[in-house]
Amino acid sequence: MAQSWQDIHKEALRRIHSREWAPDTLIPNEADLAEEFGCSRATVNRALRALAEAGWLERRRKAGTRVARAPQRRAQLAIPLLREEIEARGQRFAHRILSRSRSKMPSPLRAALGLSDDAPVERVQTLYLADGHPFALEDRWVHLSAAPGFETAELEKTSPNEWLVQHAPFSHGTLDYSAAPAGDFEAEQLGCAPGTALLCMQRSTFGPGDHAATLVTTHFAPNHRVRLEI
Amino acid sequence: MAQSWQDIHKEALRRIHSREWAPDTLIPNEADLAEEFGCSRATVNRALRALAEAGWLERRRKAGTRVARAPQRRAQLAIPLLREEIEARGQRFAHRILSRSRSKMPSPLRAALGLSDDAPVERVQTLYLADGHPFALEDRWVHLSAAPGFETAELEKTSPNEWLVQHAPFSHGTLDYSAAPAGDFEAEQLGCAPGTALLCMQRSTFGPGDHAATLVTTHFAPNHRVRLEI
DNA sequence: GACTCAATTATGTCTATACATAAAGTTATT
DNA sequence: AATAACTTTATGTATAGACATAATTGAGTC
Repeated sequence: MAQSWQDIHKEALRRIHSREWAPDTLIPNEADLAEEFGCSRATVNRALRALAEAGWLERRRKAGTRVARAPQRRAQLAIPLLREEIEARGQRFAHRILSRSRSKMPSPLRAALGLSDDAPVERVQTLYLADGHPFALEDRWVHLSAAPGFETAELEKTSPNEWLVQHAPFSHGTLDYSAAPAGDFEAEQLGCAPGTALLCMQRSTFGPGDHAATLVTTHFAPNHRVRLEI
Repeated sequence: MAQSWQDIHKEALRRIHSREWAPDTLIPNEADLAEEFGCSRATVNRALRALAEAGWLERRRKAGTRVARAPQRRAQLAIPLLREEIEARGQRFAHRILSRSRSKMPSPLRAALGLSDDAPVERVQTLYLADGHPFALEDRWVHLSAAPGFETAELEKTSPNEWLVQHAPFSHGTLDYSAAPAGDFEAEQLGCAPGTALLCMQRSTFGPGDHAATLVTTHFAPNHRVRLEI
């Protein structure tokens, strides 16, 4: 026999695609499959677990394993580090700090992050350039107690985007994409007409202890696309 | 002792967050960690493998395991089934077929999917409604040999979106998001002014054998957002 | 029928052991 | 020096066996 878990993974996926194992029906249990494939139960387990993580199967103790009704495929997006995104296109990366201040955060934003009134917050606006052309405009609020050292960081050398990834790894957060018309400021900085449809990304990240780290709004230059792999 | 792989997973993540294990440095090997935690190497392996899959660690045979320099966090998007997205908001789902024809596919699109000239293709335009209000406008091209039975499917009952998920599960594809101004047709159907910034999703899916299944362009009503979890 | 409690069962996980494999390091050969 | 061949090493994977755990099933009771 000599089966590897990847062989079993492949064969199981084939049966799902060919509807030999139909959606919403139970498949044989691990012990039976192990016997059929001539391998140990652990090997079958490894293969089926991978399929469950990918959304093809649903598994529950005692209840058994069934093919997902509508396979909840998950698209994956590698979180964009702007420098890498630009350099991957073979373009030259650069950034320009437009403003940096310890200003007061508007209440609605503060509430969204669950920050108290007196939480020390710094705001940084940055323009990112690809081959000298505007690529994205970033408006970032950083909660200073979650990112010690940020206040004195030399952001002209290391962009805020990179500084934070390297110094304040976060554990979870959300990413929202929407479309928005360019305001006067965005139009001026990105070099487009006011009202142009721009892809807008809003991202909030939290550190280990559920305390907010940053809130970022990024407007991309016109015609930008985000690609997710399925 | 009595460690489970989840305990080790948690402890390793703590060391990464606390920089006890610094970015871009090697961590002890599995055998040593197994001894430290008082468990078997397989258990350590399970924990470290999970961390590697999540992007925190990079592992290579013989070279060992190192903490990722810039943890490539991956955001996950549960692929949107429009009905579920609308009903999850507590709104009533409905759809209206606007047009359906076996028209010829423009060459640029056909080339993008790698389809031959005479490949049988059907085009369906659908408007999706939430509580009677326009929610999204879908323009879909379906490669008929990849979706047998689609031609005769009663799309008034089951929306194209759902029909295809249930009858032609795909194995991989891409998802592109961008911002686009509403054209006259989109404006009319979605009930907004021409030129309004709309979030636009373009999705191509492929079946098991690399042959294209569908190409979908969806314009969402104004102010729509897509949320990804990190 | 409605409820409680125990028996059953499929998945989840841990262990010890073994061998496979990739890649780095070392030595021998040209 | 460059190259080839061997050794070493850390991860990758397979196995049999055991026990843990969640959830269904069914028996017994009210």
